Amino acid sequence: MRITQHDIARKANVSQSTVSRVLAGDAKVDASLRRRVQEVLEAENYFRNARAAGLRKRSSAQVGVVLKRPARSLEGDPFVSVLVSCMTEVLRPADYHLCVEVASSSAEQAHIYEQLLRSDRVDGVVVLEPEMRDARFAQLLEDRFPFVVVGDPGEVAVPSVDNDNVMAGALATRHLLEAGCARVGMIAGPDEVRFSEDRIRGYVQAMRAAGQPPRVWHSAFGPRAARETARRAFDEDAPPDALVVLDDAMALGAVSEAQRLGLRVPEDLALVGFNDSGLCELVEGGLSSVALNIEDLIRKATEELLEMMRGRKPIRRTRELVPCSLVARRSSARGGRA
Amino acid sequence: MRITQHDIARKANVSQSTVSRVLAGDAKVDASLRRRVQEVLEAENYFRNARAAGLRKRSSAQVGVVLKRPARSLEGDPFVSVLVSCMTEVLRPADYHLCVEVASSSAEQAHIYEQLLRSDRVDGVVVLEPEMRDARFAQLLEDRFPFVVVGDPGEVAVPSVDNDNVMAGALATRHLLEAGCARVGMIAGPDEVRFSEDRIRGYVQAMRAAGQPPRVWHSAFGPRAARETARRAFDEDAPPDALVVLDDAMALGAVSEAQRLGLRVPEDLALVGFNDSGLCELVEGGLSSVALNIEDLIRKATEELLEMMRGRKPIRRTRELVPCSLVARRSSARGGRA
DNA sequence: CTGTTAGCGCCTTCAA
DNA sequence: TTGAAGGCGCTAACAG
Repeated sequence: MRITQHDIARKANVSQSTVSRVLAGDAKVDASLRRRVQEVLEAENYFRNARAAGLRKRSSAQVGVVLKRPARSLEGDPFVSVLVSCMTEVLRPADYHLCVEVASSSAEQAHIYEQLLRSDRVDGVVVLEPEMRDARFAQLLEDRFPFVVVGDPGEVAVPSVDNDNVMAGALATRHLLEAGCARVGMIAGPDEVRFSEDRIRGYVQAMRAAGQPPRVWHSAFGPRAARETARRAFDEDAPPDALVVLDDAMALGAVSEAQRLGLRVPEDLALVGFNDSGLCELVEGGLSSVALNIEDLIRKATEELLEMMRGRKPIRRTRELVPCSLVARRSSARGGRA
Repeated sequence: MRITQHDIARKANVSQSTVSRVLAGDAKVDASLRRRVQEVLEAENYFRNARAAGLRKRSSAQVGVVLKRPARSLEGDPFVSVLVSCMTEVLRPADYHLCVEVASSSAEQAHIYEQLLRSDRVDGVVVLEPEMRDARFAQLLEDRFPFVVVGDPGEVAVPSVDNDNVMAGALATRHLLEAGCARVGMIAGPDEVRFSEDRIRGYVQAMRAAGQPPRVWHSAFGPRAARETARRAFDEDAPPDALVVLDDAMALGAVSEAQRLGLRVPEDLALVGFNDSGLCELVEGGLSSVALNIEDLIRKATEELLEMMRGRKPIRRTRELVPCSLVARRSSARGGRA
């Protein structure tokens, strides 16, 4: 049995409500009483029971986040680590805690959301990987439940924070053009994948602005698929001398294929990836990459959620784009305009 | 304001405790009453308030896990994703939830543990990255708080689940020996790192058993450091024709150095890494790797914790080793005994 | 079998 | 300023 305010009250010879007041920092408690109580609190190493306090205050001091894990692909996703770190980093000073759930299907996801909200286990949620006509939004809005979307929620009027993927695509492309590359191509992801499409838009914009014809190859995710795609690209009549590649892992696939063909990086092929992940180290001299500043994104989203939970901010359409930045390494060091 | 059992009771024209009984599946509720209540529950989409139930039952139906994030190294750690997935996978069917905390220093970590336990926010914890004389154990044991250590807790008598790193080292080594490699070396981690030392022991055992002299190079973590170390190894008089490398990322560093020197993999240099991570795909034909079956490990640990929380198992010394397995790919395909 | 009652530990009026 | 009392929503013992 844990120690309660009642126990403290007895030992300090005051009423339990006085103990509660001292803990709350109530200014109108007599100094001597306060000291007595605080000494006992210290001595007994008292911590307030979170559940009881929450029951009374009608709040859990917890926020939730629901990950989606397609089927059984447990392959360590580095994003989760960043998500958890950044969220707790913001939540902790505000005395909030993080409850993480994992859904393996859409049906389960829906149930988890419902349970999370209606059982009052959390005071707010961060919604990941929004889908086009996302059933979660209606439910959350109807319940007036505080939430923030990370990603692109589409047309619905909800609070969201996102990368600027268009800018990211343009940034990578301009960088290669400025390095003097003559035929900058892009290896993108599968069709209809939102962030891929956005980066393509940025790429195309930048190419058009430079008066160059864009050239995009679609590829499945992963380094292996990207290697195959790169092979197709190098097989063409006028193969690219630079590639913007959808992410770092895929860029490594392209590098590996280039090496197989005896192409030198960056002399024969310059590359820029996305995410600025640890993978960039795997290329000798480093892989240039667009840092999406996911950390900032998560922190922003969490801060906004906090504001909403505190009732200082209404739950309404809001769209913040976190700027990205280019980390130049050897893979794109072609040295000035050709 | 959320809907309560009281509301349900009124609408079904029964007492609130009957509602509670129906929810608890109490067999001795009359069938007609039960149906009436269940209809209302359904209609109102009732979910039990987790806090209130917990307060009464003296349990939170939550377990905690505290990650340690040294300073500001947010670099996405893929382990976190696996940890969270596997824990929730086991917890969910048991109706438990996961509360994740992140500590950036030892002091903060201690405080988080104390708060987590004493504020009764969770019913049990999974303890990661145990240290040699870990202050957490004493505290947890004294409070009779359910916990399981993932990793090697050393001499203290606590429940733990761990990889079999010795076996892992031996497995990798034997595999290379059986492939006909003549001089199998090992690139290990920094001194005194427990799992590295254990894998070295396995390596040495296997080499001795084969009548071969072991040769170990110590290296800092990361592919870059491993590349330097590999260079030193290749510089020796009788360079290794095969390497057991502490992890996949470091193995990639070695591969990259080998390629630079014109060595073919696996003909001139065979390799085996550890973790069977996604990085293995980055080597053409694949990097052979020892799968540590972290998923099993986490699931085992979580299951044991559940048992302890349910009071079906005491909190005492327990040490379970999860077996590992070798995933052979092209990087070690030397084709039978030479 | 069902309803009434008594808390779980805390916060917060309301009187004193 | 302090203490007594009520109630957050729920479970469980006790009557009936």
